[in-house]
Order: sequence, then structure tokens, then C-alpha cells
Amino acid sequence: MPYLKRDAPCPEPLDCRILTAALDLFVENGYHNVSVHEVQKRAQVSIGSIYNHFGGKEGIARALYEHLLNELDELIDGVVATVESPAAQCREIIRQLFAHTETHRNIIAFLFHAKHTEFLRDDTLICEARPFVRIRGIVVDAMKKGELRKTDAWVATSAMFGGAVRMIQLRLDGLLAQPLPDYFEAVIESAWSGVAENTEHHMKTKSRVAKY
Amino acid sequence: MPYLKRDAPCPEPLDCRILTAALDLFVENGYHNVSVHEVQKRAQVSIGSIYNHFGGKEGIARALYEHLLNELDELIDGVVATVESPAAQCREIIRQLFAHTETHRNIIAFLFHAKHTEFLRDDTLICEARPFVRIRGIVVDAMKKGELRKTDAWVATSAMFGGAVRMIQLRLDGLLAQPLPDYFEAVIESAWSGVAENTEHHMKTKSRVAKY
DNA sequence: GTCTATATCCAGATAGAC
DNA sequence: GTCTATCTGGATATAGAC
Repeated sequence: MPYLKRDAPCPEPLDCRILTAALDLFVENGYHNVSVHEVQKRAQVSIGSIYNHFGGKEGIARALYEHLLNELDELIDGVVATVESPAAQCREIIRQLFAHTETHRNIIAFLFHAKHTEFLRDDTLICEARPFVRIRGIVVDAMKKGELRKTDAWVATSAMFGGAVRMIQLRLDGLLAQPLPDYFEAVIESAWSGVAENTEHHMKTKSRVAKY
Repeated sequence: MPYLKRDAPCPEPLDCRILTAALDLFVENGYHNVSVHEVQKRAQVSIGSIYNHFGGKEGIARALYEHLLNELDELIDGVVATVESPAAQCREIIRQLFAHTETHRNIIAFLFHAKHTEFLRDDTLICEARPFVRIRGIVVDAMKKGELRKTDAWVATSAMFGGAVRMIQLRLDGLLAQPLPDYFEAVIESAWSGVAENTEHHMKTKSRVAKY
């Protein structure tokens, strides 16, 4: 995560200042409630520069969106490079997303909370963006390897990540008392047993579901 | 679901016409991309009437939001009245939400897809709205009754409904080829085995997770 | 209570000096 | 490339006839 890294107060380059200011404002107030003037003011840059660099408000949002998707993609790169099995990769991705939500809140908020099609009209849906496609690929691999019960790819991915994403959103909304990592084991446990290949249990559960 | 029922082309009352027009436009284009004039035009009403009835654009959104939350609440009423065990109530709620997504798409889209705090600034978060609180209550009851494995209420609710909500969003985004009810059994199966009380399997899974 | 015509405001975008 | 001052469109909201 090179560029938007927020550990230093506010790095040099002008377009980075603009993007970080925009990110914070967009997350705090929502894209449509933020004016270019506000971004300009917070970034300590003139309006002209913003239009020179990004061509306008939508340009800022698009640059930000692409940049953050790339960062997410790199996160996945890192996981894939260090973890062997697809199932463990899923687990590790969730772990890192949880950690990231605490340390880089607004990045995660922008990626997971906003409805990008409302301001990036012609853009592809976020679910079709590269990192999300890769995640589905990992889930499919796990099914092929027999680590996960075989089912529809969308169902499997939703089952594996749906609970975790929900928890991220709850944390972003300030509804969880503890930091996300504190819930990690419990979330993984639930997600995992929901998708794991385990025929005996599978059958047993099936009858129990029918019972109710 | 009395008022906004869309089976008839467009019922009489003026404020209903306004709300249905607004619902469709808000879902199609997003709240901020819809002007009062567009609502006026589609609802075949004059601007004056809109301001008389709702006081403005935000008033429309607020009325709509409250109305649809009430409908959701009634859906839960229906489930609670006809189904006995809390666990089965969860299952039935998901079943009805899936069906509803197909038959009343925009109602579900407005409730599940939008970020209401971006236009209803002072409103409570949707997760804290009555129907969502009740759903968490049902999950907690299920845990108390021993139908679900005992864990944090947020984690349990996310695990139970996270996958289903994700599937609803995917369907709304046009990414699922089949109608949602076709995925119902698979989704329930995954959600259920993720939360079910089943110590033997619980232990077995735990060791498998650690393995990866 | 419903409508049309109008006022007001403000955001996005530009022009042109430096 | 950066800035300030300015323009313009369009949105919300209102005034006042009917």
C-alpha cells in the first residue's frame, strides 16, 4: 500500500494530498455531500490544480477508486504469495481485512460501504472488479481441491465472506464494541463450518434443518 | 404490505403516486441523482403538491423509508405468527426476503442497497431500526433455546444472515443468473451449518481450520 | 389543496493572470 | 502547473393564483 499510506501525517505530492482529503470527506459525508471546494480547502490546494490533475470531482473519485482497488489487489497478492491452500487464503484475507479496518478505516469504508455506481455511472460493479473476481477464484479453487463443499460459486463465496463483510460494516457503523480482530476466530469458525466439506455433518445438519 | 403494493398499476391516492415514483427513481438513479422535478413528472403531480405533502425531497425519502421499514416489520410479524421455533423463523425470513426480491425488487433494493445516512442525516442507522433489532432478537432466542451455537449476538446474526444478504445484493446487481429462490436451499444449508449447535462437528471443524 | 411561475442558492466548471 | 475570480446550470424551495 504505497501511495495512500496514512502513517505519515500527509506526504508531499499534491495529487496525494487531494486524494487523501477526498477519501476522508467522501467517507465522512458521502460523495454527493462533498463539494470540490471542500476538498480543495482540506487538501490546501487550489481548485485549478484539482481540475488540472483529475478533471473534476468524478475524476477524483475514479482515481481514488482505482487506486484503492489496486491496494486491495496487492493485499491479495501478498496472501497468495505467503499462504498455500486456497481455504487458508480465504481465512487470511479475512484476517487482514479485519486488521485493515482498524488501521485504515476510511480505505475499507470507501471500498465496502459506498455504492460506487451512484457516482461512477459507467464503471463496472465493484463485485466485478479484479480483487473480487480473484476472491471468487480462490473459493472455486478451494472447492476443486475438496477443501470446501462443492456448490454454486456465488453461494460459496457469499457463505465464506458474507458474515465477515457484514461484521466489517457493523464495525464501520460503530455498532461493535470491540475491534474486529477480537471477533475473528468466532467469525471464521461460523463461516468455515458453513462451507467446509464434511459429509457426515452435512447430512446430520440437513435433517436438523428439516426438523425446524 | 398495504400501501405501496405495486400489483395494481398505480393506485389512487396522490401521496402514494409520489412515493412509488420516488422509490423507482431513487433505486434506478440513486437519491442524489434524482430531482424533485423528475419525481413530479413521473408521479403526474405538481411540485406544489409534493411540498405540501412531504415538505421536500428529504421528506419524501423519510416517508418512504419509514413506510418500507414498517412493511418489513409486518413481514416479520407474519413469520413470527406462523412459525414456531426461532431458528425456523430465521429460515422463513430469508425465504420470504428472497421471494420478495423477485416480486418487489425496488422495495428490497431501497432497504438493503442504499446508504440511508447519506440523505437522512440524523436518522438512526438501518441496523438499529426495529425490524433489524427484532431479527437479532430472534437469533438470540435461538441461541438461548439451544438451537444455535452460543456466541456473540452480532457474530451469530452476521453468520446467519450475512450470506443471504450478500446473495440479495448480487441478485439486485444482476449478477445471478437464476432467481433467488433457486439458491435458497444452498444458502440456508451453508448458513445453518455455520451456526448450528453441534458440538461433535464443532470440534472436528475446529481442528480442520487449524490444519490449514 | 393543487397548480404555475419564479426566486434563490450553490455546486461544478472555466478563463486567464502569473 | 498553479492560482483567483467568475460564469453558468440546475436544483431546492416559495409565492401567489385558482
